[in-house]
Amino acid sequence: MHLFWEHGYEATSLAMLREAMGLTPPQIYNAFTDKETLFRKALTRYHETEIGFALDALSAPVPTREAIRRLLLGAAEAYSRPSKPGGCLFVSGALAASPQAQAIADELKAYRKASEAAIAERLAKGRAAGDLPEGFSVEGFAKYIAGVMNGMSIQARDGASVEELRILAQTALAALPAEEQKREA
Amino acid sequence: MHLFWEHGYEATSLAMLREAMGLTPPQIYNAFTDKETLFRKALTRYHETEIGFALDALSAPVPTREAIRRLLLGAAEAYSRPSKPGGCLFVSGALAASPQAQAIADELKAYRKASEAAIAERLAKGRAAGDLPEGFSVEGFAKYIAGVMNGMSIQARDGASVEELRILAQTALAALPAEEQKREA
DNA sequence: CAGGTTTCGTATCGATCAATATGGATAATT
DNA sequence: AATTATCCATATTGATCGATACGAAACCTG
Repeated sequence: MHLFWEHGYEATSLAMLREAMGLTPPQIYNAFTDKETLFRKALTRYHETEIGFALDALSAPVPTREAIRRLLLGAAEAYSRPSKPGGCLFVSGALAASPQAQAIADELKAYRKASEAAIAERLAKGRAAGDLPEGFSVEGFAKYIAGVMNGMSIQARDGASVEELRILAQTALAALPAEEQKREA
Repeated sequence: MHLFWEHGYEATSLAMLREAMGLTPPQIYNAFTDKETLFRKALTRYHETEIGFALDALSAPVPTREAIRRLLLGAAEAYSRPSKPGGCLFVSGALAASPQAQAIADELKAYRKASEAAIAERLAKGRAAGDLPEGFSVEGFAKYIAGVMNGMSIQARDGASVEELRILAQTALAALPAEEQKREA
């Protein structure tokens, strides 16, 4: 998973995986069928072990703005762990791919779209609860938040520290309408 | 250039380039030395022909907030031209690379860093001119703006339309301190 | 303890990569 | 017009890709 995370799907060779796992080629193919299946296994593992902060943030019983704040700050921390490759596997895994790997690129795109949809769902819940003003565009802000997270992933890959990403996250938060909207009315 | 933009450095094979340019292998090597040199030529060409909006926005004699607004809206348009690959070549070219292509990945990272530095320079000029409040962090906001643009590049690659990117850009703009700061004082 | 079977590592497969050598066609010169 | 020189497309090179076939070693059974 770390190799795919660091180098992406296509640039990670079986020789690298073999050495990292200490396995012989037949052992790999017995265990994972082929490279594509192995990558998909790495994707689900990544989703289960590294992305918990997002589900936690979006499902926590807190006001909408606080949920988004936790989401962005969680990403700042998750994308810059010193012991892990920088950024997000869903972004780094196959942003650009050869025609043969289009299926992999599409799958990663689906993961990213699902993340955006989850954000939109949380924002919609917030609007229903009155956390957000009238003219608030759920889809527009979801695309903004997802975009900021993708951008943080690239900044992390370029060496941004957790403090720098936290500042970025808090700056991005300023674009959200103020929390007091409900009380002001 | 379009092939590298679409598929990235490593996933673009010489066979694809050969067919696209209608050249035979020796013609390519006579003209461009090798694949890496060809890619670097594509990078400079991209910089000269596709990224003008950024230099224009940052050098225009307008208030700081307007300059950033032009930068983000220019990116929204440049990243989603229907006749071009989505996003920015500096992001898609080699976000994740094999160890052999590390030099290429580093060069693209340098381009991204240079973009961020150009934004920081413009913000510093704005602070000197009084466009921005006292506690304003030039580096922090530059990293935010650069991150948002990188995120827009990924959203564009995932199919976002120019309208959606424009909304994202305007949302991102809301995080900037208000322009009236100077007059209020 | 011997025979048969299963398992597992090495060596290799065809395909494709980036890059180049070679042979034929064209053009220039005598 | 004959010959030489130049150029250029095809065919090929070594290396590496993902994936697999073969041979040896270990283990269980009789």
